[in-house]
Amino acid sequence: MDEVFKALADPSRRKLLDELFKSNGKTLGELCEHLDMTRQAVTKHLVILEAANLVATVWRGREKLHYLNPVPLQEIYERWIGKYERHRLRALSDLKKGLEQNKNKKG
Amino acid sequence: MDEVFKALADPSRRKLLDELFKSNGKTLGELCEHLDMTRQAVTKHLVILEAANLVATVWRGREKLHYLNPVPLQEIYERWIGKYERHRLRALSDLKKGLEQNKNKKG
DNA sequence: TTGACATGCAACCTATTGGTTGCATATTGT
DNA sequence: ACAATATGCAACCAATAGGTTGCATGTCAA
Repeated sequence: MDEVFKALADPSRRKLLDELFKSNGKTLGELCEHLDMTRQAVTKHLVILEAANLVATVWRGREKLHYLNPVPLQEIYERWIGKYERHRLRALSDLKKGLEQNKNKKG
Repeated sequence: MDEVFKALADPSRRKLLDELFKSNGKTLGELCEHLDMTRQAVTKHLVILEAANLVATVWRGREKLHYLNPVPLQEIYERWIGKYERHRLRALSDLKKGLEQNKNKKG
């Protein structure tokens, strides 16, 4: 869970996921083409994405193919984002109430 | 968008959001009670959450009340997580296909 | 077999992050 | 008015993150 959030925090890593979304099963070399950094830097990002289980890899000869795994994103939504969303309207009404309460205390 | 992801990357900040989820409108002092760090550290986290628009604040006298704003989380889901989720099954089937393809190439 | 290709591993550097301490400011209650 | 309370601001510090360069390893193709 923690690793997934951390993996998503970096824009380059999100871009990598976007690349894989566009065309799954890319090699490291192919993924490098779209990022303005060295191959080694991209490798590091991919390692983090793998650790978060957001990317699965398969060796084919000397090439490493990268596949997007959206399951952890689903879990983030269900366990975390959904939790707040469900009460979105209530939270906003609380905020409004708080603002009015403040107004009253002041005035 | 970027700021939201960054804000969510830290476990202490997620814990703060959890606190506000449990009971909205807490003061800084109240939020500090549950975190094992100095008040100033908590303030820094809250500043980041505010910058990401995940927390809205209201002054009531000398107290600062903090309110959870789940809207950016909704946006993350819609613009980003949902994008992958929608094609979750397809992506998994691609992964499977990739594995089989590899198996064939090897054998 | 051998050279080119695709990737891995490790040391290193700099910027950022998460935390601290110390002091300043503003509000409250007596 | 004044002491206590609630918070802000800034300097500082250690750990981590994101990037680099250099070299090693393993696979393909002629």
